[in-house]
Amino acid sequence: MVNAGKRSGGRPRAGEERLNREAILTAALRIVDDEGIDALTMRRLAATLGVNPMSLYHHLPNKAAVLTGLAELVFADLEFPDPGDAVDWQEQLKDAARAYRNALRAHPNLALQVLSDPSTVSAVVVVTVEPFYRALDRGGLPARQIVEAVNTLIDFIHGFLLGEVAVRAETFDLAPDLLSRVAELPAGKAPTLVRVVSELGADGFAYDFDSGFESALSIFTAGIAAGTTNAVSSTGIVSAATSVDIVNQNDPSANPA
Amino acid sequence: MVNAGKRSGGRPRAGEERLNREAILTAALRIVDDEGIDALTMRRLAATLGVNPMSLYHHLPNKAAVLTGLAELVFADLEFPDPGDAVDWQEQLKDAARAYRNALRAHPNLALQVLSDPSTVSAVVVVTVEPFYRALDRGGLPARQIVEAVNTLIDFIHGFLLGEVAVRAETFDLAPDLLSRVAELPAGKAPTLVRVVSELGADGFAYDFDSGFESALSIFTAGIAAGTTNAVSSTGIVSAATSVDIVNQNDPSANPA
DNA sequence: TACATAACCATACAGCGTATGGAAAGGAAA
DNA sequence: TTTCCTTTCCATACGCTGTATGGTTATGTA
Repeated sequence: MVNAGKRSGGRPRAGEERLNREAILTAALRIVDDEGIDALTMRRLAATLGVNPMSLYHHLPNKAAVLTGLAELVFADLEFPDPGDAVDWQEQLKDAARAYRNALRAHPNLALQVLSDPSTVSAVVVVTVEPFYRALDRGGLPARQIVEAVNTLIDFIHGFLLGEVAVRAETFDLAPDLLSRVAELPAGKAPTLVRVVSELGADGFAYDFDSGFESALSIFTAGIAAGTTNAVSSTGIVSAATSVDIVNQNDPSANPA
Repeated sequence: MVNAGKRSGGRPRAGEERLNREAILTAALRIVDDEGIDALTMRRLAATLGVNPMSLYHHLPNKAAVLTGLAELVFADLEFPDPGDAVDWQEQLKDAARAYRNALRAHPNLALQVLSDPSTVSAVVVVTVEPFYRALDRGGLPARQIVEAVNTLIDFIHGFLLGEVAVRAETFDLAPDLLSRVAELPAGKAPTLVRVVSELGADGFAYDFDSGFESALSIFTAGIAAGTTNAVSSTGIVSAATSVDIVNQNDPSANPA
């Protein structure tokens, strides 16, 4: 009766171990990607691995460790293509921002988890910001301004993604929602907002994440360049030369889901 | 035996109703403020109201409604002081940003909830952005650029707050965590980051939320002003005059908890 | 006076994370 | 070879969650 083909307990034979940290995290990532973060429960995870829920706790101390482990897994071997010195430092900065945004979008169901846990964020940021630093260093900014500019840009990307992934996850239609809310506003409460919206029309106001992101990047590079001008106060040319490309973002061409 | 002082069921007498939506939300807000969002459970909420858990469901359809109700409650009658035309439009924009940040910080335990629910965010944003629009309108920006700039600034504030409230809530010490992570980086993996950090030293790198926020605002105003210059291409003075104040942020003076 | 409705309570269910403890195989030491 | 600790798994169980269901009683309206 005992050991009849299928064992029910005890240590597995050498080489027959069914679990390890990586296998668990891989399975967890699959669940999160496929069905969302709420679908990830210890019981569900164990079931997909064909294992008792409590077995997981021999490889990871608790569920929180699974979640931070997932963030590590996703960002561990993230590589940014170095655009080199071929392009403008401002374009290099924009590329870093685009790459960071895309990295966070690769697993949208995990994004909120990553963004709301400070320990996870700092881990992700550290392995990720070098391209930002390199671009700004090339731009000639002093150390303190580099840090401030990078923090600002990273924070913006986090906030942007917060909206982007949340909206996508719930297939929430932002533009009509905003428009109807604006329409319901008490008269005279927000005259400028109302006027701007009516000036643009519903179509003009419709939100496109890609072009919104690009507009933001232009504001950043212009702002950072302007700061450089005044701080260094000797290379005024930089600002003047680089704030040109800020106008090129008026046509919304890309379209996300 | 029946109705002996304390009744155990049935509809209460007129004027003796113990619950209504507002009372529930007020109690819920108190719990969230005092003990954090995780402490808010339907049972706990009912207990503080001296009521059976199921009674809550006569006033709010489910727990999610309690949470979005809380966000409404907090932002419903939020008023921004209008700085009027006394100050610079850039200073006016900064004031709007500071006020928005403070409004979200007033209930830090609620911030993550607010920021991660798109429906809640759009409700909050609509009743909140008028000062931003007004400032940029005074700055002479065309409608489309106003929308883009406001979106960018709001997204930044959201991302900034995500870090700020998370770090505060967990009394997580960000600076040493980042420093140790940088120290543990494989040699040569992030040379610029390492160099910048060592140039600033641990003290210089230490993160202060207030001065970080102000630095960011300066980058924004400079970037927006630069954009205006090129777009309007007739009032170049604006950009030149206003990018002066970007250097004034080098002394960290404010100190948060 | 009848009746639908509203406001409360009691019970119960499925699901959650995980503490506790037991069984069996592996590896090291005797 | 025997002993014994350690590792990896399983079974059970506890306290917690949100909420479905349905009962009881007072209210407002017809």
